[in-house]
Amino acid sequence: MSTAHHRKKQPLFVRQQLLDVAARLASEKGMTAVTLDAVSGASGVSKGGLLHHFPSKNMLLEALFESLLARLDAAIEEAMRADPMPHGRFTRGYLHACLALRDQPQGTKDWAQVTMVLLSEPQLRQRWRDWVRGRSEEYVGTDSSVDAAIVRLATDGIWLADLLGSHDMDEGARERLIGRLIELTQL
Amino acid sequence: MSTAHHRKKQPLFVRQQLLDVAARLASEKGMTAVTLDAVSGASGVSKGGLLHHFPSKNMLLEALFESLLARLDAAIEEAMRADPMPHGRFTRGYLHACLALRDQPQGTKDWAQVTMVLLSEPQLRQRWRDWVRGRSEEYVGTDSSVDAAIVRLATDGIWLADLLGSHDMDEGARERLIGRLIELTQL
DNA sequence: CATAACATACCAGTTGGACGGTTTCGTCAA
DNA sequence: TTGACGAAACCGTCCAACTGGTATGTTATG
Repeated sequence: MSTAHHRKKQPLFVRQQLLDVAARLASEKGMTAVTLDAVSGASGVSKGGLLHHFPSKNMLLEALFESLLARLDAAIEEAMRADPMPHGRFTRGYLHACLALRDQPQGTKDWAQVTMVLLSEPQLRQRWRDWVRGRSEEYVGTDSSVDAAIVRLATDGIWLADLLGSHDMDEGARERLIGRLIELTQL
Repeated sequence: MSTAHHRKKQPLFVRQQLLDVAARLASEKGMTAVTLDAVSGASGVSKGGLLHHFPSKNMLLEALFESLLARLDAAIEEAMRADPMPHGRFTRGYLHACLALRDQPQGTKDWAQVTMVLLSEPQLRQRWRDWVRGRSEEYVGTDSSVDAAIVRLATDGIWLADLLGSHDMDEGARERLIGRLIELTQL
């Protein structure tokens, strides 16, 4: 009835925007703030439109998590392409990808927080386990050393500390730490 | 009217039970499942009773988080008492406390998951930062080395991996890792 | 008997989601 | 080139269940 229908249709754009808004809400106000009304309202899309793209709230969350995993995969793959040494390559890719996602200027700091929030949902945790398992099987030939496991563990620790703002350390110490971690992947 | 009022009054027990139920709900079904109705229902206490102990939902969550921090503090302090060497004592205490909380048989595996869920709420994240800051100031004399920071970071990584079930490694590798971490705190 | 420890009843707002409508778009026959 | 047509991309409304919270009880306990 109103002019609302008359705007151009851009399904992919709208879909992405819905995911972005959901991510922003999750990182800024926590899981309890991610409601269908809030998401649809903040993105200028009706709830009907939202439920057209994502048939249920769970589907929305899963899609959001999936997009984050895809972004992580892409970042890892990019880092791995620039790495000539096969041994420990995936672990270095994982490390660099996590660090890069933090250092991106435009609010991709949200990325970590959204991941955190989503990981707190038990249903999505299984998806994460599957991802890790799949990766560790995929790179069992080059990245199954104890040291590599330690580096990946430490990467998670850095990721967690970054997002919580705890364990603040100066850049010098950070540089030395990262250098040491990379060294460990090469042993 | 019913016999509900006739049962014995045991405020501390009821209060603790409410916290336990909230923790269980959070770890099993995520933050969105922690509602006043769900908590009061699952603990056999009326919603009025719940709101008598915790005047608001936020107060309940804060109290829950506070109790977790208290438990962590206690575990650290206990570990530190058994440690004769001052240098790096807090960091070792932190490491041992996190490991001990994991190895406790009765569902204290929940502990990590609840912490995770609570940490995903932005309001409580600040409380965590304060805790870390307070601790790092308190032990600036004995635990401010770069290596100590690294160990605490790695501890967080282990904690995260344990709770997510990712990065699974055998006991041998784990033992070696922990040994190395302890060694680092002593340098 | 005063107060803390509960319970019961109720409320206004919000929740996820079902539903039926309207508009645009790709496509394919004429 | 057109234009009909089905599907996809939206919109707006309604609803039952649930949400956090209030107000007012009732009972046990010091």
